[in-house]
Amino acid sequence: MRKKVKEISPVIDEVVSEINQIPLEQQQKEIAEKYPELLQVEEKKPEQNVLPPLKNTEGKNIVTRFPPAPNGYPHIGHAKAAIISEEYAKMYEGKIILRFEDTNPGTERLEYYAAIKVGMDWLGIKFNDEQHVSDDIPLLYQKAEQLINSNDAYVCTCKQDDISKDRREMRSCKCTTLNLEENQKRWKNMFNEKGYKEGQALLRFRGDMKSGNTTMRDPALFRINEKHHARLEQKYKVWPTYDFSGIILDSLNDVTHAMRSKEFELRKELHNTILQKLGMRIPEFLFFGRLELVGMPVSKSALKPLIENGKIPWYDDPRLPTLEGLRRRGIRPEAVRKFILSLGLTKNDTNSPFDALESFNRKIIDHDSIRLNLIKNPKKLSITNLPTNSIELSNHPTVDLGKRIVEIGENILLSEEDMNDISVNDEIRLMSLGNVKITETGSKFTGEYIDDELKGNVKKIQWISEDNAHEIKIIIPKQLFIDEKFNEESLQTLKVFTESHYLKLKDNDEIQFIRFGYCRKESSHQAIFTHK
RNA sequence: GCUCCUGUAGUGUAGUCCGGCCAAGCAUAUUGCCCUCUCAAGGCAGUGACCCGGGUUCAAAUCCCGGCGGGAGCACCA
Repeated sequence: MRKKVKEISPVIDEVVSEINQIPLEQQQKEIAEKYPELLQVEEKKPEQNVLPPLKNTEGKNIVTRFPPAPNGYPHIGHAKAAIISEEYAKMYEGKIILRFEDTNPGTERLEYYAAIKVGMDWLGIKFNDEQHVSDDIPLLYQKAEQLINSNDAYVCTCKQDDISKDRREMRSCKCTTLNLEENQKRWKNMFNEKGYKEGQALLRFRGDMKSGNTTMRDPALFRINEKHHARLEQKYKVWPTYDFSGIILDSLNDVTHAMRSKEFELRKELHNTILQKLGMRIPEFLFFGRLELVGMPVSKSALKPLIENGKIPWYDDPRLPTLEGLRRRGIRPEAVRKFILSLGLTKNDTNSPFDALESFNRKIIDHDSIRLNLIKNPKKLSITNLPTNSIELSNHPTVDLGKRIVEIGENILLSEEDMNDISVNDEIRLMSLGNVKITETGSKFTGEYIDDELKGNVKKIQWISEDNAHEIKIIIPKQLFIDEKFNEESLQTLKVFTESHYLKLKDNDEIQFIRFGYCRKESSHQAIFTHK
């Protein structure tokens, strides 16, 4: 069709001009009679934000899981994995398990287990079960022995560098040729207090050293780690790796659909093979891309140095995409959920600007954020002829959030930026109060009350009575990194005046300072700027 | 280097498996208008995209081949 455009277009022109000669009314009538379906206004497609259906769900009780390693504070990336898993569990009326993957003593801390639970709680995720891999170690030993006995695993005592080199060069080491008895002996020796030390032996899966998939090249299943474990202290010496424990527990706990980020995708083949060798059930795997926010890294390698050299006080800093950071900033968990669902289950790595989250959040907080006036760099204005000394202000323009009464004293405070270009005889509107004609400018302004009539061309500005002013500090988080570089100006503070009504609000309340932006009250003297 | 994944408007995505209803949907950003005693929320409208090159086909965002870009794995981390 497209190739023949040149031939067709004269014909089209002819038909169109023919139709155009028919009066519009008649055209409409004719269409209504002959093709009424054309006049139906197409319904706007609703916003989706629904995850695609899962495969292979027939006749199954769907079980998903969220498997964090308790080795750091939870962030937006954890939220993605957890929320997607929970949404699927809900979609199929199934279950979701929280499983702490704590099999690397020395990296885990009780504090992290707690922080993850607090974060999940904040997100509103309810788990049907909570497990620790560290509670299932004996079971994992059993499975390991099964693999040893079937000659699908062997104990390797090569040096780490040699193993690495062999894997790269697709070469088996001499430990692979050991017989069953020798392997069993070595395995026992891994547990023996006087046996192998850390780094001297590991149980490897017999995969395929020639495989193009590097994870198949005889990966480690168990290694010796004598460090103190956060929960179990010195209870075990031999610990499983993720490649082994994760998949065994998924299978054993009836996980039907296991979701993980894309970096684990190569391991699917390995995990399937291990389960096959053990004759165990294989779950479905789903993979999704990493989630990052522009200029807000989540990796420990990016964050740790900043904390160590004091550029950021702690992981709850409102510039960070940690769950605690987001919470302090005033981001609502519902906004995080909507945001994450809006990203879908793509395998693309997403690097979303904070604006996207912000927009979801604004819609949520707007209707319960009371409006207060805020003044930066105050300028005094005294007004003559004011007809009243107190006024009732509405807490929200469209939602009933109550009203407050404000006393008006001798002086009114106005923001310098609003008064910069004001000269004598100019008229300004003090919002809700009335129109004032300026009679004197300079370091102090004076003015005369005119009337209360709303006039389109008069500048409307917010104000605070000096007697009613309360000074607070606002912390303004900005983008942490700009073009891979730490933004030295990423945290700004502003001393401002707001109404004393601020003191009556609860901590954590969200406020919209008029013509300034949304802030979360942190204390009677400090608020954090959420977003505009 | 090898292997795998991925590439749709400024940004984030839907659609890709099973080619036509996609001259491409939604959100966000942006512009304009309406509403409004906020530069909020809400309503309406506009701008704006299938990485490139071949091929298959009546028909390709969708299938095939080849480039190029981005990410990941090659840990005794998860």
